[in-house]
Amino acid sequence: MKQKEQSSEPTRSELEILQVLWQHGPSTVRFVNDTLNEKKRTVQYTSTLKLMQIMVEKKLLLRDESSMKHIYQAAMKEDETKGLLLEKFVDTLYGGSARHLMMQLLGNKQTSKKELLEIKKLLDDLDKDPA
Amino acid sequence: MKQKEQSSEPTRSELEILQVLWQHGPSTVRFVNDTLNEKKRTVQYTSTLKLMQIMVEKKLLLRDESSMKHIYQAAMKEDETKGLLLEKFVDTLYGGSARHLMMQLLGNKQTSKKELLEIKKLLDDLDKDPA
DNA sequence: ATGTTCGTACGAAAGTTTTCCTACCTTTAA
DNA sequence: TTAAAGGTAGGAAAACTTTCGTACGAACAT
Repeated sequence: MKQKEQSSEPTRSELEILQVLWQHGPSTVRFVNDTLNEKKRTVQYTSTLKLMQIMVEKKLLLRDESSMKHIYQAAMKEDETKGLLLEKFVDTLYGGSARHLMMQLLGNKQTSKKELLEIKKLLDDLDKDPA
Repeated sequence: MKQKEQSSEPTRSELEILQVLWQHGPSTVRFVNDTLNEKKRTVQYTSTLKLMQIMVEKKLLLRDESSMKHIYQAAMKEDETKGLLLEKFVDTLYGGSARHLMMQLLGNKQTSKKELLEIKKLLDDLDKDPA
């Protein structure tokens, strides 16, 4: 069954494109494709084009067709999208518990002690200023 | 191009199976399938079987074939696998910064204040006891 | 002993995601 | 004015994931 009219979750490749657009703002396919080839992996121009066209259909991107070179931009804000993805991630892997995710992070060698201290400071600040 | 001989990342469905095995220990296909149908969604027995067979090929599961009813278990520990997935997630979405992920969590309405306090406590404990 | 139940193996199909080929149009430089 | 460069559109194929039908053997109850 096909999904319709819904702004669904971006796939892995779609996320790569979104990251470029979030970082650089509204861009042409050419620019996005060049950036991907620089920073990520080789991919044909028409592949990126096709994907971005699909993303417009999915309402993940907005397209300005007023000039010949169409200008694309992300339909949702970066934080909004990432927040949704994070929420789903926490639900799937940690039963929705941010604390459990945190504990995993603590046990992760990749998470430096310095970073953990910064996080703690962040939480302290939050305490003083109950938003 | 096919991947070979690598213990690759579990897919979404594979992860569901892993969760059952982590939670209940070594199990038969029948048990895993029943559990999925109870807790998740309807799926045919042979679908689960096929998936678990594939997971053995991918080295995601170990299989004891000594009895007629094969017994399957996760090849990697829960924390290990989830840690890898989390690391990749942080890399992909937050440029590898756990702090950025944390900030996202703070802005997330779904993360309760109570839970944030627990996290803070966790970090305090870590401070006192530098592992 | 025999039919029913329960197990594995395997191929194929369906769904999704990703890639790229081809066609064709517009702009630009010679 | 024509060839080259660069753009869009769209179909098809490839890769990956998921689902299930069919075949067939073993265990079990009658």
